[in-house]
Amino acid sequence: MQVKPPKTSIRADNEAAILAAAESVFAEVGFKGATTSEIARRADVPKANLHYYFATKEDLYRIVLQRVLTVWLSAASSMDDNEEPEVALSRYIGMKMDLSRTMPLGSQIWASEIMRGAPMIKDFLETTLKEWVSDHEIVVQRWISDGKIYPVAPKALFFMIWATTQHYADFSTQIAAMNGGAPLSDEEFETARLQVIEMIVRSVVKPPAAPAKTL
Amino acid sequence: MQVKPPKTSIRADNEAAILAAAESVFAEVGFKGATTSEIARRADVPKANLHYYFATKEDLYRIVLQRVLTVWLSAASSMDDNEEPEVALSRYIGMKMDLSRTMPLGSQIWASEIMRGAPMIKDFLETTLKEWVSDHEIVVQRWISDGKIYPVAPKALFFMIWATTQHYADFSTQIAAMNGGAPLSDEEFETARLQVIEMIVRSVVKPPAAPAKTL
DNA sequence: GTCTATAATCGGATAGAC
DNA sequence: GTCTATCCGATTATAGAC
Repeated sequence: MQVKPPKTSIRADNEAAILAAAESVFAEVGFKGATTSEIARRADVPKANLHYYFATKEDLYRIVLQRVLTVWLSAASSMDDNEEPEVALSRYIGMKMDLSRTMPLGSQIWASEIMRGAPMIKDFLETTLKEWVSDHEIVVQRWISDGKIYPVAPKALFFMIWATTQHYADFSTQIAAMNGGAPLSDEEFETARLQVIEMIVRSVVKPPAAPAKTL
Repeated sequence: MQVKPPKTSIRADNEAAILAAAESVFAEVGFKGATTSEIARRADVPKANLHYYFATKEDLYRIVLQRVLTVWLSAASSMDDNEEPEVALSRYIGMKMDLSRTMPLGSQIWASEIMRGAPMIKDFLETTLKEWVSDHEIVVQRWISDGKIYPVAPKALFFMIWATTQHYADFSTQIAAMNGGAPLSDEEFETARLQVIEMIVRSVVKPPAAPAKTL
């Protein structure tokens, strides 16, 4: 008994092409704006054929969304609470910037889903995401108590991190327009990545106490 | 000869209702996802009737978009280059936070438009917005030369400001979920507003030189 | 298992009634 | 000037062919 039967090459290829096409269409125009015809066109499969592999547009969307949530979770776990705030924050922010670079479509789909009221991930937001926030608020509070960072509202910090890092994915069109019309090169992105880390870290982490000049 | 003939009350009321409904629908599902039927439904006018007041869906969208751009410009001009960086930045960030609070739909429509590749505001981005950025990069560079702020890439700073402030509009659903399911109250928002200003200012503005303990 | 012809519905827009 | 019946193309989905 084979739990995971090997898919035919045709099926595997078609499903992969459809999922990739779906990701790009959903990222551009959201769930409501997407049409199965456009997805099929980009996947280069006959329009009606798509429904053989994925019964409904909603099924397709759910699968694409699920992958986004999975990726989010992997990044979320990269924030190591046992490190010093500067290290933990730098790693997490850097990881989120990497995600915006390598998987911008996922970020855009997330944004679209939130803007329409998050009908399909409401539960994820209220459970998994909420718990991550609650858990890490405690960490930030401890950093504050230990005098390592300024007294800030933890949520405001998380929102700033999410907003700024995801901006490089969600608003890449606007960023390109500010960059003379071309998307950021690898070098330009790396500079931005370091800048974002540096600014956000400085926004909360106290500088090391300056050694008294005399004593 | 009357340049601006007074609109009948019926026309004025219907147009206003349709525009308000259009704004909310476009904010939720973007241009592509919006349907004239849904807009008409929310405006409480017969579906096909909408087309009497606004010829096409695109016309309606352009008008709504235009208002968003106008508001953006008014906020943009609130950054006074002659002030000290802390004052200028605080005012601009505060103004952007106010906009996110009072006109969240406009922010969401902007985000949607950017995510689909900005077909209708490409020109605005490449001219007006690009010029604002170029002009203000010079200001930030001067602040750096004057030793008032840390050496940061000006664009990275602008993006952080836009991203963080607009996050409170674009991701209000997610923020509400983190807030126990309820949107931020006026008090909670005011706290967030102050936190955002404080963090972003600290991310770039150098603290006043500490007076030497002894000398 | 894979794919296509076609049904059923919804969408944007208009011609013409009031 | 205001509004409605209606057209036509687009869209989702399926029944059934290969």
